[in-house]
Amino acid sequence: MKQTDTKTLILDVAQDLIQRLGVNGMSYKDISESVGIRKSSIHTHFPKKDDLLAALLDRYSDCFVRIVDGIIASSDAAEVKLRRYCGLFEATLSSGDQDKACLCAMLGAELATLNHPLVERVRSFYQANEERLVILLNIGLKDGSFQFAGDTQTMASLIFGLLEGGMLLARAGGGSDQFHRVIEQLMQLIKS
Amino acid sequence: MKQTDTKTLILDVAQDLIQRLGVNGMSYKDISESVGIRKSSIHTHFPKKDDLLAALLDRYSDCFVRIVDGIIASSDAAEVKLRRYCGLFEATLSSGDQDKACLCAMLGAELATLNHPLVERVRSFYQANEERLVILLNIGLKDGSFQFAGDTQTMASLIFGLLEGGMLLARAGGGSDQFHRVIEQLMQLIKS
DNA sequence: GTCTATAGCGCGATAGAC
DNA sequence: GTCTATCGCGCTATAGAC
Repeated sequence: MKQTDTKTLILDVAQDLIQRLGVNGMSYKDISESVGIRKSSIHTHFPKKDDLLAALLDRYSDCFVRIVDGIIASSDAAEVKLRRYCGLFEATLSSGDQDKACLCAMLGAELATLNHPLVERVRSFYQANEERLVILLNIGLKDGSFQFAGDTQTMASLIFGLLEGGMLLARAGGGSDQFHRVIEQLMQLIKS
Repeated sequence: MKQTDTKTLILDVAQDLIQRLGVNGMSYKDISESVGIRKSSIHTHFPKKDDLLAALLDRYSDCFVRIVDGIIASSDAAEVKLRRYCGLFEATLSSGDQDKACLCAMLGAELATLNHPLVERVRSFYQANEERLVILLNIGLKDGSFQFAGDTQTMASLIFGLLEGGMLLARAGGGSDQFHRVIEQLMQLIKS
């Protein structure tokens, strides 16, 4: 088992910085100071900033989607599955000593400043999440634990939107407590 | 009646830029090119960038809250009032030729890069909106047109979060059509 | 109030020694 | 793979002429 290599360390630090400050609020200088190397050394691992961002998005998306698929495949009840899914966002908000938003919520806000390959990655993260939410909601509808009027796809967009938006608002005001209450409120709205 | 003065023009352009690119993605150069003056001339009206941002936030918040108070004070049914409130966010998204998010959703994402006086202004915009949503929801609960389990304050946070978050997601994917469907879905969830 | 010119800094990126 | 040194650029901000 080898120790954490520099490349991974750079990704870790960059992710933390973007989740707090945004892409355009974070710099190679910030990364280098946290990692403990010179900024020119970052270019050895990621020649351009876009290379770093692309690698970061791929890692984040793959990891997140893998966990979500695990939740869906589990033997938990639909209600527990959805709660665990929302718990991923709560965990992100509360990780570290300062409030972090979802990486793709930050990139979504700054979307118009990103190059096309990166925009596509953000887009597919959103789509992957909404697709999984549709599956998750359908499980609950089928076994009778969920009940709501209207379209399942639209309900998935609503839930994903309030999770991504709720994290941003929680950082400015009510904190993780408010975010947790919002999620519980959501559960009440769709439970049968 | 005097014609639009430069100061107002600068605020208009800056607001549009921030709603598309974020605070850290927008520059004095961008503003000067759109307004048609030199960058240094902007400093005549707003000595520091923070002065510009503070004036922008005050104007945006005052204007928005005044409209919302008008909606609340109107003789419309509670359901219509809420639909009109959500319509303000839809109008923002669809104004201009490119998708714009709420000014305070953009600043909320980049909150950790802002100075304290600006953070406070973003915070009070959120609070003002949630307060108005509480009033609006209580009107509907009282006259029986709304019905939902749980706390009204939490429901207000949920709605505000999905509006702010939904706009960000709409820009990347489903557009204003998806955003509109999400709002209609919300109406169905809380109607009695 | 707008202009030209420029200061001073931080950014991403590159070259070349070790 | 990390370092030092540096380039070229864009940024906010200031000084001073008109």
